[in-house]
Amino acid sequence: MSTSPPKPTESELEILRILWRHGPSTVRLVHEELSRDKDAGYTTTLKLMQIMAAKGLVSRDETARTHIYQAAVSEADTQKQLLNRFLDTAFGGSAARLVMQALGNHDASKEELDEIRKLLDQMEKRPKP
Amino acid sequence: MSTSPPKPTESELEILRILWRHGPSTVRLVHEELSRDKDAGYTTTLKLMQIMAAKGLVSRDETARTHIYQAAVSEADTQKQLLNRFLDTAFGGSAARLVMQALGNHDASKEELDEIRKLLDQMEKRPKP
DNA sequence: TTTTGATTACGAAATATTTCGTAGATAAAA
DNA sequence: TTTTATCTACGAAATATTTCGTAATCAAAA
Repeated sequence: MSTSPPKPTESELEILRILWRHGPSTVRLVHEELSRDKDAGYTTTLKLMQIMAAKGLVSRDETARTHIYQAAVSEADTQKQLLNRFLDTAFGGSAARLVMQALGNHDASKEELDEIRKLLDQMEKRPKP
Repeated sequence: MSTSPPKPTESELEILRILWRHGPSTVRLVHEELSRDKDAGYTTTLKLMQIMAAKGLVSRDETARTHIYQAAVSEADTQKQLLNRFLDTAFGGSAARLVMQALGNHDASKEELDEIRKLLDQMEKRPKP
């Protein structure tokens, strides 16, 4: 296969998150979602999405005049890639320390905690495939 | 107090990690540590550290000709700040999902897993104030 | 003393990222 | 048909980040 798309920048990631949540979308929709938090012009969003298309982070259907964009990278893969990098630069590679920091700083529901326990159990039973 | 130092960039974070690990250090030492992974010139490291001093990320002792730099932000606080941001942009704020992704991708020792279990138990007993 | 080596200061180039204005095309409304 | 609104393309400005060369200074070595 050809080279995989590069790491998304922070702005690009915001757009990816919207595409993951909404599925194939127009620039207009993405821009309106984005506008909830940020305030930038429409053409700024457009340009970013065009750049993302050039990088291979998104694909687009140009059949109709109004193009439809969709994520070309999976949420899980991207999160994995970003997490690995973040883990190295911010936590020196220690997943346990990151996990503890994350759990310590945020309230998690009982359900979430149980889910995590279940995962811990599974990991001990069948360590990494 | 005055405004707190801004979020460190990725390069700055690499330097902070060295300072956290080694304590007060010269530019020379930091640069040599940095050179294990990267290859950039000495003055590049120097300039970065000067910028960090201007931003308040590090402080320095200028008594001697060779200045001694030390981190002016704590490891825990910085990790917390970066994690919160990362959590929002990459995981939409779901700590549980991040934790699961982190645990899923990395081998953790039994000791680490037990530590995390202990933490989960504590969290349920006395939920975050 | 003179030379050599290491250091800081600093400006500026190189690169990466984000933002926006303008032009041209198409479709919808009047 | 004419006007108005919406869209894409694209260049370029604005900003942020990283890199480096050069000059000045000081201290140690010769």
